Amino acid sequence: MEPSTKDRILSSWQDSLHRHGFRVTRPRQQVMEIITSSTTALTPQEIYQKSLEEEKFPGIASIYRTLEMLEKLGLIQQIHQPGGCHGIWPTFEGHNHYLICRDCGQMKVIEGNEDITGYISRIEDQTGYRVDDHWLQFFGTCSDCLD
Amino acid sequence: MEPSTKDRILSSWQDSLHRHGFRVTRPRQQVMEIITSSTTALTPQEIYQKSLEEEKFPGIASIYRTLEMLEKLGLIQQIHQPGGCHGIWPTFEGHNHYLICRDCGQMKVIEGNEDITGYISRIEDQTGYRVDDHWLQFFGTCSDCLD
DNA sequence: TCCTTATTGATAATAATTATCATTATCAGT
DNA sequence: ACTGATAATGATAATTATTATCAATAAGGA
Ligand SMILES: [Zn+2]
Ligand SMILES: [Zn+2]
Ligand SMILES: [Zn+2]
Ligand SMILES: [Zn+2]
Repeated sequence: MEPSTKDRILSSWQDSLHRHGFRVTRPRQQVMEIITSSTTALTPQEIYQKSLEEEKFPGIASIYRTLEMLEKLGLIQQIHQPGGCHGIWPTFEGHNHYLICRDCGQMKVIEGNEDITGYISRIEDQTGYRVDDHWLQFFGTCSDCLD
Repeated sequence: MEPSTKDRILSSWQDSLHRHGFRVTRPRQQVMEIITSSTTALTPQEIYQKSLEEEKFPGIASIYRTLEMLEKLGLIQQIHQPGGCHGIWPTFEGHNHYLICRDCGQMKVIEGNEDITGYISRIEDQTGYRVDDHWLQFFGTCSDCLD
């Protein structure tokens, strides 16, 4: 039985915690488990609500502390969306784009390998700005919600 | 003396309020003036702080109420950025992209006329999603901050 | 297993947003 | 221009989200 994608992420996150001298505690494991199990970007409050379903659950302060730590380690990021802003989502290698279902919030990560260098240099010429990063997010309806 | 872009926006906003049966009051005018004068996307609190510089200023509740109304009318929108999320920015005709200076927050609106339909249909094929909208935002340094 | 101390939970403090309601001021109709 | 109906305001209370505090707990190296 080979490890799932989620298990691989979780164990790499634990490694990262250890490497940086952070202890792997139960509350932290619970938060990491919830984040990596979710198909939608969750708010701190949503993560807390989900944790309440478990026999023993973290205090709300530990949720925030864990999220702060994970973000500093670069393991998670904030995803922005129309309406309910600021959902938590794992960070993956490289430059990515995001696809979000308006109905259920389900997210997909898309490798950002499109070539928009031409568009960017045109923008730089027009505006005098130097562009060093971009966000590209798509909104629509997922296959589950299309039916 | 012909009207400036800002004046044109302001008068179209007032028309919209009248058309929808909203009264054009002093607090609302102050908020609209601050939003249309700004080169950066402002938070409700920032708008309130700016309003304090005026002789007579709106209560904080009126700031929030005015923003809610303007958003419902489709005259403003929330712009998201890394770090301090949720700035207010006027909505313009058509589909636009945004260019934001990391240092000073100065924003530029870019007409979203580049063609990414090919990219979008590839995404739809890969994921089964139906894509109906996207956000494209560029981050970098403006010419003022480059020096 | 023991010890050090990072981390937690509980709770207080702060900050942001929304709700309440008596008073004020817009503006349609004279 | 004046008047009246009522939408909107300001002041403030209530709610919600986030951060800070600190004694008690538990992770993990020795
Ligand atoms: Zn956002
Ligand atoms: Zn969906
Ligand atoms: Zn990209
Ligand atoms: Zn700048």
